[in-house]
Amino acid sequence: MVIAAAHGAAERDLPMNVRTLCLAILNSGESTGYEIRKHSTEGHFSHFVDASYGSIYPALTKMEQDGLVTSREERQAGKPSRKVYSITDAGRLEFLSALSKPAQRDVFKSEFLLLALSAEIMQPHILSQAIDTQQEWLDSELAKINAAQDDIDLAGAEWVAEYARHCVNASRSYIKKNRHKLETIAGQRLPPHVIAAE
Amino acid sequence: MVIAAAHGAAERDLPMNVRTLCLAILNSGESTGYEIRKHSTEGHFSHFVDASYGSIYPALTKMEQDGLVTSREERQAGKPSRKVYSITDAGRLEFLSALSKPAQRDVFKSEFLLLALSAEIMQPHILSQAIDTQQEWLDSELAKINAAQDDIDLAGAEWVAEYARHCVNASRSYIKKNRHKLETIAGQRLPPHVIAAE
DNA sequence: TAGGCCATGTAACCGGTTACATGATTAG
DNA sequence: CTAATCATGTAACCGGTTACATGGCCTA
Repeated sequence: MVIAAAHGAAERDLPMNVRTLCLAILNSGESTGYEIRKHSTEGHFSHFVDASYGSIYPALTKMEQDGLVTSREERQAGKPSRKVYSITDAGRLEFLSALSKPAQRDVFKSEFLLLALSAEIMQPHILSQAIDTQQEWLDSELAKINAAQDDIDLAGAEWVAEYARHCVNASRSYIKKNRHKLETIAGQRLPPHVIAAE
Repeated sequence: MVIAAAHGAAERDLPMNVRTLCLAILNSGESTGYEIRKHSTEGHFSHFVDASYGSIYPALTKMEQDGLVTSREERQAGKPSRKVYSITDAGRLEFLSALSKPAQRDVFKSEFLLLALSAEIMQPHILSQAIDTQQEWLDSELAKINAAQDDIDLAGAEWVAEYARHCVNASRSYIKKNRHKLETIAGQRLPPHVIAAE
């Protein structure tokens, strides 16, 4: 027995998918598919879901049919025309309802931590290199956060940026202070073939 | 023109997939499919890739064919038999090679941050509730990290646990100290329909 | 003149998940 | 008596990605 499937489609959807991401971005201002993808891989919206052209463009088309967004074509001299999308009241409401249902837990995935966990079978120089790379990457993230400030029209942006800064810094300082402990562990239990090859 | 596809399958695979996850877990000791899934959703290996039965069991079967793992059946009184997998030298080597190639960047996805970013359109009580939930969840994560200590036979485990503790604490303390700023923002720009409904 | 950026869009693919089948034992 | 836990495994599905098609402009 079906209980509730009254208002159109997209009712059983998980809160966070490409649709919601698009709504979130459009809620902060007009945008094109191209720009949405940029926002979602770099910048302020890169910590919500991954999205590539192959998912964004179809999602926008679908949402326009559903009345959640509208679009207008903008011709540009010398560049391809852009299709600028805006969120509608219905879209804003849908977005709000997605935000209001119980959120999924944060996801944190790190290959670097797997490396660290398995340090004992790693060759020391490879581990050290990986730590260097991780450090550099964290530095660049920090730079990105600082740079991206103020270019978005949402009151929560500053709070989020500060949060990100805090977390990245914590990670950074821990690695800096404790990398030597990890490096001590490296190579203590190399697999036989690797030893033979050295 | 195909350049390099010489040595069997699984050559173009991304470093982190279910296969590598299984190898990582088996590298720290024998295990069954059932246990691998537990490790990968809770405990020490929950920050690398997601994996469910539907991906783990086929992966193990395939890896046994490829000689990366071996299995032995263990009958138990009163419980279903378990198929205990062990990693082989070939498996250890494959794992090491996966670890040695350039790692993918860490992934951090947070619905909570999207909420925070969009605080201005949220009803204050819903936002506050979401913050409470997030706090509770972080507390439980911390408890989990502290509890799970010492039950894994890898030298890197302690380092990783301490790292996790650091990061979660940073996140926790920031939210605690600054939640009131977010809560001030909430509701400043409610969508029209929501206002009408109140 | 090669490569990168702008810009939209589609089709094939794929690595996973969900849901199911099966069944005994133990804890509430 | 019910629900959870142990334990293995399969098939259908799906939300995304990758790669491609297209093409003009700008920079090194």
